[in-house]
Amino acid sequence: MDNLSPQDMICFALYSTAQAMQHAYKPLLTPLGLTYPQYIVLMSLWAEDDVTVGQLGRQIMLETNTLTPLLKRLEAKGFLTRRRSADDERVVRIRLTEAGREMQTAANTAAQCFFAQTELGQDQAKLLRDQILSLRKNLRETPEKPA
Amino acid sequence: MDNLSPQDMICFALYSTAQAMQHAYKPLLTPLGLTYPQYIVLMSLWAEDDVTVGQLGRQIMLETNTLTPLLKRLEAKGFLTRRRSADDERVVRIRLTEAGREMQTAANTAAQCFFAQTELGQDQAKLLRDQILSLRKNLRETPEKPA
DNA sequence: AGAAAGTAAATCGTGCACGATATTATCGCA
DNA sequence: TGCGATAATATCGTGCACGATTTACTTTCT
Repeated sequence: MDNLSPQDMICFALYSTAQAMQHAYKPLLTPLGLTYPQYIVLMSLWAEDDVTVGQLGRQIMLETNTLTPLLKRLEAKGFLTRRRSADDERVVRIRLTEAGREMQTAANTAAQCFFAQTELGQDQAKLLRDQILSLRKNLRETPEKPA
Repeated sequence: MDNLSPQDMICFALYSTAQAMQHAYKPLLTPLGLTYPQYIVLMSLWAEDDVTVGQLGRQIMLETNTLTPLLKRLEAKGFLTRRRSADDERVVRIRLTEAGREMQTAANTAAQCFFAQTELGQDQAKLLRDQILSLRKNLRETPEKPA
């Protein structure tokens, strides 16, 4: 009776739709020389530049062991700089280069065209986003076990 | 004005929530010796057993180059068998072993406990799932370009 | 029948994602 | 002052995920 297919499960819906989103972005990002996770990192930096690796990781919920190599690749492409802070040699500060800042325009333009293609209206998209974020909040709180 | 943070974007909401779901499942799956993608593959096989690699890939939207090594790992753990079809030597048929079928009970039990912890009601979860699937459908249709 | 086209799966290389551990620097405190 | 604890980042190993290519087999079309 509970012979559910993956299609019935919300976990698979999330998994496959996140994947589909990434596929949808690919033709926009590849010409810009970016991967999807790299684009997300840049989005975060466009909102707040000159942050440490840890701060960035908290923003986009990735560990430093994921970010370090990714940031090195973005540095190699000339989109940002990684420099040890002078007052605390433990932290590495990430700063956008001019090229990194210029990507925002190109990426935003691409993303807007992209969203124009989907049938999701602005309000509807925001509603769905907030429901998804509320699920995320819920998921990140459950790990605590009662005493 | 359009200095959006990742938190404002539906693409990031999906990305981070899918990740959060995977983290939430981890403590349930690790004791069973499964990764999250492996669990999804098994879910698909519990719904329909004895399928080809290609059919499985269509079900869960993964390419054969992702599935082949994953299936080899599941085979090594004794959850399924991979055998070339007799009538068409190109296709490989995937069949659950008894151990693979037995995992369903354990996994379902774990998943039910898990969902009991989230505050999402049955109906609410189905609604959200359908909205996410509708977005996925939308995303997978846009790639076509007009003539 | 036999070559060309097509199909299914596998292989290879790159880039995430993360647990576990290592490295380096700072802080707290006797 | 100097030593243990803490903190920030990096390194390493495993497992996805996929584009591009390869291999093996089947179908199609002369």
